[in-house]
Amino acid sequence: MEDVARVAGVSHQTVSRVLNNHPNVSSKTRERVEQAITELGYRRNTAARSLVTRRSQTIGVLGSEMAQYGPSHTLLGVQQAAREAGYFVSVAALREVTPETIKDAMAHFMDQGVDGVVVTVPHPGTFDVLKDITAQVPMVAVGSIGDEHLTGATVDQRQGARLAVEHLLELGHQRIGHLSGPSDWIDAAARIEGWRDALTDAGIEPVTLIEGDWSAECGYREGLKVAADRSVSALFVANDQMALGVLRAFHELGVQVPEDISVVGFDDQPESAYFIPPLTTVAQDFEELGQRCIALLLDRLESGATGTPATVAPRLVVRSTTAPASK
Amino acid sequence: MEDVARVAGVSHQTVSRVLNNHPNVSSKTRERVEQAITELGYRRNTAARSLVTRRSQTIGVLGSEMAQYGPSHTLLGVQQAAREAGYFVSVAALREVTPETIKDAMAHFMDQGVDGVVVTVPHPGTFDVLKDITAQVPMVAVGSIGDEHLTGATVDQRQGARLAVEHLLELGHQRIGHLSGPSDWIDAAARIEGWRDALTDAGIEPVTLIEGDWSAECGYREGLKVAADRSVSALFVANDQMALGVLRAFHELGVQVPEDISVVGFDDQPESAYFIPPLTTVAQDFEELGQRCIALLLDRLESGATGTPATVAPRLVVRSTTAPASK
DNA sequence: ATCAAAGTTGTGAGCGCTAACAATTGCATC
DNA sequence: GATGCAATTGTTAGCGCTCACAACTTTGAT
Repeated sequence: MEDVARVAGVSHQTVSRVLNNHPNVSSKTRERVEQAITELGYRRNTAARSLVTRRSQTIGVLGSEMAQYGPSHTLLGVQQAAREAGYFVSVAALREVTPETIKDAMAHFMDQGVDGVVVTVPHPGTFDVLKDITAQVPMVAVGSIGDEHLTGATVDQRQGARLAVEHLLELGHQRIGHLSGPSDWIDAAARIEGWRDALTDAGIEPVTLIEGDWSAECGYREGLKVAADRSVSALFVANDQMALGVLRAFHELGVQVPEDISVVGFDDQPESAYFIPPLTTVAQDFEELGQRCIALLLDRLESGATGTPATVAPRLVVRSTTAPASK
Repeated sequence: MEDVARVAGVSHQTVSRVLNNHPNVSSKTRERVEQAITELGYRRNTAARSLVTRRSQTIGVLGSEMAQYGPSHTLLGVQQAAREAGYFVSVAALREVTPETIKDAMAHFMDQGVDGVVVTVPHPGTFDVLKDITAQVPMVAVGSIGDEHLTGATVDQRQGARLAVEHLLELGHQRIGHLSGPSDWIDAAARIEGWRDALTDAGIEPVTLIEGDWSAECGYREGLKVAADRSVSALFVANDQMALGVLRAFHELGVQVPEDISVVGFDDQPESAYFIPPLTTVAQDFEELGQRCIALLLDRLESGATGTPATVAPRLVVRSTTAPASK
C-alpha cells in the first residue's frame, strides 16, 4: 500500500480512502491512485483489514446432508449471492447432527471470525442448540419461520403439501395416504401438516400416515406394503427419492401408476421427469431460498435491521403419475 | 491474550508459545496458561495471526456443477478432511465455466489470501487457464493426473469403464455401444477411452459412440434412437442419470432390459438401486477423492513436497440391467 | 565451587491496514 | 485582501499476534 502511495504521489491513507470509497477524495487523485493500483497489481490484505475493522467479510454456512438435492442447491444460491456482495463463504458440513457437532462447527466459525452464519440444518432441535450458544454474530436459518433471535427464509412446505393433496382431491381421490419424511425434520413436519389440513378442509379424515426416512430404499420398502394392502387410491410422498422407490415397488407388484394408485412427489429433481412413469411433484426453488437467506443476513449485518422472514412459494408440476380416481 | 498472560502470571509471548505447541515451555506454566485460557474463554484472533504468519488457514474450493452428485460429495470429503486438519474451507461455485469466471473466482481467493486451492472443474481447458494465472499458492485438481504444476487426485475412470465393458463382454455381448458425456469433460474422455480400449483388446471394433450431455433428458432422447435401430445388444452409459433416461425410453418403446438390451451406468448414486430395473453401474468414492485432494494439498503446504497424484479405484456393482447376450 | 550448555521466559518490533485527529488547501464572502 | 468554512490530504496510533533476540534459570560436568 505504501508502494501504491508512492507511485501515485499521495499518502497511504489516501490510498485507503480510495479503496473504501470515501467521499472526500478529489477525482484527480482518485484516478491517479487507481492507476497506480492497477499498474502495481496491488491487492489489499484481508487479514490486516479485518484486524482493524473487526469484520472478516466471511459468512459461514452450517449445514447437514449437504450433498442432497435441496441443501446443495441452497448452498449454490447462498454462495452466489454472498460472492456478489463481496463476501467469502466458508462451509462446515455436519456428518451427523448432534449438539456436539453443531457446537464444534460454530466454534470453528467463531475462530474464523465470520460475520454471520447461515444454518441449513433441517432439524428443529438445532435451533435450540444454537440459541444456547449465544453466538456473537447474526444468524439466519433455512426453514426457520422467524424466531426473534433467528430469522430465516423458507419454502412454504405446508402450502406445497396442500397443492399436492388438493390436486389429488380434484381428481376425485378420497383415500389419500402420506409417506412422510422423519417427523423430527422441520420440512417433513410441515408437509405432514399441509397434507392433514388439506384433507380435513375437504371433510376427510387423514388416516394413512407412514413415516419414512427420505431414502429411495425406504420408499421401496413402504411401497411394497402399500401395494399389498391397497388401502389408499393415492399416495403423497414427501420427496422424489422415496417416490422413486415407491414407483419401483408398485411396478414389481403389478400395481399400475396412475391407473391403480396415483403418486405425487416433492422437490422436482431434474430426474423426476424421467421416472417410469414421469412423476407429478411439487417444485421448490432452493437457489432462491439461499439467495433470500443472504439478503436477510446482509440486511442485519449492514443496517442492523432484523428483517422479515422470507417465504418462497412452491409450485405443482403435473406429469403422469396422477389420474382421476378409478371409481 | 494480554489478559490470559496476566491471569497466568506470564508474558503474552509464553501464551503464544503454548498456543503454538512450542517445545520449550515447562509443563507447569503450560498448564497454568491453559487453565487461564479456558477460564477466560479466550480464542485467538485469526486475522492478527494471519497478518504475521502470512497464512490464512483457509483452503479455497473452486468448482462447477457443485450440486451434482459427484462434485457435492467431493466437497464433503474436502471439507471434512480440511476441517480435521484445522483449515477453513471457502467455496466458489462457478455458474458457468469460462476463462473469465475462473479468473474471477481465483481473484476472489487471492483476495481472501487462501493458502491453497482445490479445483473441481471437470473441463481440461480449466487447467490451461489456471496455468496462465500463475497462482502464488499450491493447487490440486480433481481429475488431473499430475502435471508438474498441477497434481491431483482422480478416480481411475478408464479402469471403471473397462470394468463395465468387460462385464458385458463376459456376458457374451459383442455390439456394445457407449453413450458418453460431453467429450470436453476429462471424465467423459477417460470413460470413452476405457470403453474403446476394452473393446479393442477383445478384438472388437468400437463403433457406436453417442455423445451425450449427462442429463436424464438426453439419455431419454438418445435411448429412443437406440431402441428404434437396435444396432447394439448392450449400452454402456457414462452416468446414472442418463441411464435413467435410457431406461425410460426403452420402457416406452417396449425394449426389455436386460433381455433385449443390457445397460450399465456409472456413478452408483443411491437411487440407482431403485431404477426399473435396478441399475448395474460403476461405483466411485467421491468423498475419498476429496480427502485425497486435501491430503495432497496439505503435503505441499506443510512439507513443500509435490506429492504423487492419488488414484482411487472404481468398483463394478452388478444389479439387474445386465444379462447374457440373447443369442 | 565454577563454568558452559541447554532449557525456559521476557522484551521489542512490526505485519498492513483503518480510525481519529491534525494540517493544509481552495474558495466564497465581506 | 483578510476571514471563515468546507473540502481535501497527511500524520499518528494501534488492532492482536508472532518472530528474533535478549535475559534469566536450571542442569550437569569439571
